[in-house]
Amino acid sequence: MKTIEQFLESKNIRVTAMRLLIYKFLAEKQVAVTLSDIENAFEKADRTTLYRTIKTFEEKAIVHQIDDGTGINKYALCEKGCNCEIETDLHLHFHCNNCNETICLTEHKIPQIKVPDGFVSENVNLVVKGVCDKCSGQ
Amino acid sequence: MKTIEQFLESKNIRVTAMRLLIYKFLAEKQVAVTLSDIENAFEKADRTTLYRTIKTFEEKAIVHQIDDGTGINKYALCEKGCNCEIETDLHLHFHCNNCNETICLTEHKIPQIKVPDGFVSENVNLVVKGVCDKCSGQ
DNA sequence: TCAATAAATGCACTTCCATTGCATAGATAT
DNA sequence: ATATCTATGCAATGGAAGTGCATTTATTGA
Repeated sequence: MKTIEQFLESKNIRVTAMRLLIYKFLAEKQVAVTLSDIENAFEKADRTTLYRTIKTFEEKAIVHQIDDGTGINKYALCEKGCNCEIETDLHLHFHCNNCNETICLTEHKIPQIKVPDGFVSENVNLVVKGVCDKCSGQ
Repeated sequence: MKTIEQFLESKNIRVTAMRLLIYKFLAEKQVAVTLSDIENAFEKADRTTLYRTIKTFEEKAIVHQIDDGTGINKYALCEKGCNCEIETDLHLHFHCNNCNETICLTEHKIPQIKVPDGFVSENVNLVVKGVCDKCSGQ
């Protein structure tokens, strides 16, 4: 069982207080968050720091960016089952039109998509929109 | 064979010179375009007019908006095979990482996506990214 | 035909988010 | 201890979406 510090170091991310806080924040969230969400959670911190921290996490492949069609970038920690570096490992995201939350459905793999001759597929972005379990239960 | 004027009228869109020009511009494009693309094509026209024209076309279901993950909205004319009003008629889009163009693959339908219990799927957005036929041929 | 009405267009803003440059603080290594 | 590199904070920029209002253009009906 690694500590977060050890985990970050193993990914070549230098450990700072801010980065630990942001990591923990992401870890306890069950949904993808926007930069503003993080900003609101850490009002003392500068927006740029948060932005660059997320970008660092993204580069080091411990966070993936999600484009759920709201026009605002969202981010989520990569889980055990999620290997963002590996392009064939693509899961889908669910965006709730009611609560506006976006959830990684890590266990749901994206089916193989055929493209016409001459086209080379490198990446697939799949977002399902609708009503999430929490909202549909109301 | 309808004229464009007749077609627009049949969709309850009032015909204006500007709208005809924008329609023709979209029609001759084989790829999805951004508002800026349209802006550059019609430098004399105001951006707001172009924006609202596109929105009108979208409401009247002769144009569909595409979110290809670049963060910029793109638009394309609905073709014969494309019935955007019908939610089950979802085709996929291909975004070329090389030339940055986005193409509607109208004939490629999106497979049925299963979501977990409690989730209600209303809409699906699928974008495949890679290299398009033109760029891969180089 | 002309006035009254409604829709389309143009201009000026605003807002929101992403991103960058630069100066400073803090950590690392020699 | 100091030189060096990285992280952080502040300020500013830029791009795109969207809105309010005045004006022009088109439509309708008397």
